Amino acid sequence: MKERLDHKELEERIAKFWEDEGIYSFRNDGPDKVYSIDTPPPTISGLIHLGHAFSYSQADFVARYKRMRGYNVFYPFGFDNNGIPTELFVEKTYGTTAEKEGREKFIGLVGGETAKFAEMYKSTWRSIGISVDWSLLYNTISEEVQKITQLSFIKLYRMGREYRMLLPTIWCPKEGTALSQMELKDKSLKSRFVTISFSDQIKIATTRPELLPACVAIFVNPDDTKNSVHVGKIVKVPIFGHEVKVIADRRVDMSKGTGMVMCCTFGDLTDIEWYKAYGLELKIVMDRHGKMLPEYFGGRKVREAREFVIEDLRKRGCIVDEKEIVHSVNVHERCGTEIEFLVKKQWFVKYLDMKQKLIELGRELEWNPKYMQVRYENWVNGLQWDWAISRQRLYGIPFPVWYCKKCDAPILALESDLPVNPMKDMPKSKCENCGSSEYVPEEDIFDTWATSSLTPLINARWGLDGKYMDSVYPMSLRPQAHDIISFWLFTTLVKCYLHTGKIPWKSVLISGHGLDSKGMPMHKSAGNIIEPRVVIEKYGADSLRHWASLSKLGDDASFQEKDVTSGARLVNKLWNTARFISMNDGKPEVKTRIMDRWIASRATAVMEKVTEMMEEYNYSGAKREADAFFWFFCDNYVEFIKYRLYGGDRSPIKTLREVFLIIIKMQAPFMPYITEEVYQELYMKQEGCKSIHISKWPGRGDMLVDPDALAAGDEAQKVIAYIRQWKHDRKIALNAEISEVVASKDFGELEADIRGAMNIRKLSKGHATSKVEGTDVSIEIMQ
RNA sequence: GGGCUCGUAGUCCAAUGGUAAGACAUCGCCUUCACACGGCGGAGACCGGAGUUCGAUUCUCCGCGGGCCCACCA
Repeated sequence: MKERLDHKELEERIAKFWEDEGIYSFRNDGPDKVYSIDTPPPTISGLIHLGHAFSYSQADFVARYKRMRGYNVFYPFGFDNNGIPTELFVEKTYGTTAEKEGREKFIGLVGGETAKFAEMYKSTWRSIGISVDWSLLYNTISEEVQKITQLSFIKLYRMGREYRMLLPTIWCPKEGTALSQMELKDKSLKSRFVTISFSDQIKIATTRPELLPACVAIFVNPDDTKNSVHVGKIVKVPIFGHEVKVIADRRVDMSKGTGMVMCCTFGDLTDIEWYKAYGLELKIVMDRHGKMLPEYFGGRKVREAREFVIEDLRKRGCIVDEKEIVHSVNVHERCGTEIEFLVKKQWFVKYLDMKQKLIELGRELEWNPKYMQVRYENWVNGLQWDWAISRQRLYGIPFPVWYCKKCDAPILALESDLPVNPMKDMPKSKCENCGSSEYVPEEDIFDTWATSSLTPLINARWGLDGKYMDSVYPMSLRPQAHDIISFWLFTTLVKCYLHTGKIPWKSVLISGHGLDSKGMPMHKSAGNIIEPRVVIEKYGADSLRHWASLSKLGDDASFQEKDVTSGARLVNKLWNTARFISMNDGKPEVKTRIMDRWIASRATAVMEKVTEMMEEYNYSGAKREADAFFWFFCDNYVEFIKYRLYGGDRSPIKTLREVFLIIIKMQAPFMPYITEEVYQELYMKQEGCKSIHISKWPGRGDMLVDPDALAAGDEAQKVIAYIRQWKHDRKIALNAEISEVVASKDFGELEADIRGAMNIRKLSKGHATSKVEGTDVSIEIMQ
């Protein structure tokens, strides 16, 4: 074995071996002993950072452990290239927009970009040593996934779980496109705050006087003694003359303006809240490009209409106050345009009536860590609206639906035709409602969560050939981070339950985030991204995984280079121990001594503890135990038996090899490369297994438990530690010879071990006064 | 504002109803034939307050500070 380990060479060679040998291949031969994992598909947005390495490693610890426990592990991988981050990323890369390119062409661009990045992502995940079966790869914009998403829509509709309702959406009037909240930013803008007199007593301050024609109500705070007297009154809107009611609501800030506010459909998000809460009238005054409709202010643009209406109001004597203010408004981050709201019919999944059931389903899941369940329940309890699944965007999966031109009834695509694009394809049937064959296509696309919420079914190939449905669904595990319990976890539970009547997984594993060294999330904009590749090149993948293994499940962890360094040291130590064993190889003798049975018994105890922790998904506890035992083994047992080996006694070899095998098996889920290398060097032939990762996890009965040896060995170890300290206090080299030690007891067989370990010429029983702490033994040392 | 969570040596963190393990850094000793990417040893810590208890770092409450999610921000 080489003196120095070259982790780059090692990782390339071993990763290739795993792939060539299909070590992580899933065998689709029935549900027996299957462990299936609903891997999170990373978003394709051009970024891979240590946060990914952190959470994916944690799921991989579980996958590798289960594989060694004899499970047929179903561990797929997916790419999420269906969402807005991908869209924005591709738009930026090509300097274009989905609007400009059109849906078909843009999906083509995404496809090319995904293929490019998929290779990069794949190579990163491979080098981290994530043991997925790459033949189970999916991506969320693929034809197959489009088909599944559309099928889900059609089935839910037929179940009566979906409906359409008018809802405002955030809109960029400049680009004429719907926006997500992700695309908004705050901007401080100067604005004119004008106070308009509706009547003698009703004065309202607003920055949006042009929305006067869309005014549908006036709000005051019920605690506002001055203004609340007007509650219930009917007021005429200036210029337009329509009548609106004064309503009390706590969302009104009494200190702003006059304490009275007009609600228009729609000027801001509060207007939407009120509109929904009080079932107000809908008055649309603006088109999709931010122009007033022709009947209002002659179809002027918003800003011009504002000037126009202020002038008009002034002439009528309705302006009672006017001042410049600076306030924060939402703008489109790409072009800086102030957003508007556009009202459109949207699709909803109805689930508010299922709250109680959803709580119960959540309780059927095994939550790790347990407290994460509370977050889920709080979310479900706080739900106020059904789930809006349509988005007015171009890029994404289209709805498989057209509408009857005459009666607006939906015309669904045939399941056998999926996936369809209603903008290109034509419906096969006439309107079920009125028999008309004229139709208009749905232009909206699905919200990304409408697709992500199907990953267990996508993995099982539901709606396709369904070939994994029996063997992998419900899945054993959903690993994911805590920030999307309310999105991914919740929506998956909803949809999969509706489709299958079962919860989609047995357990969930909620990980934290890998943060930078200061505890900040890694973001491109923060400039604190560290790529896994960089760390792997410097320290190796095992070392990076070591860092990920140290933090408790669910906890965020800041990236500490020292933890990676200590991982590298551990790898080095494992390698050198293996070298030591290979140097002292040869035919082992069957006979053992107390010291051997001592370390073997200790190893068994540690093994049992580690196994128990792994079963509870407490990988960090398991890793700490395994690490601690390995260092203990090196510093004590290996040091204690050297005198025997050097003296030509081969009796420790058997134990040395057996215990070290346990050690590398406990480390295998965490440090797959070094353990594989050592296994192949030392144990492959003996065990008749080509990879440690499919070898058997040691169990009760494989190893010795000898309580007498355990007690005697512990005592000897403490005596040796005492003598070490004694030598140390006198600044004597640890291997320096001691002429005599007198002890209060006869160590029997262990006498030779103590003498050997500490280089003592004579060890005898006699009167001694220095007590060795933690034992009943007293000793006297004579230099 | 609400929910959850965290707050331990210079730094990062572990466990625990009876004052606390480890890693990095630091200091001292040891160049012993697997490993100086090593060994041995030293110094160094439980956010503040109240309560429960014989006893709290550990349990409860309050406060302060950090994180995540939600709500709010005419």
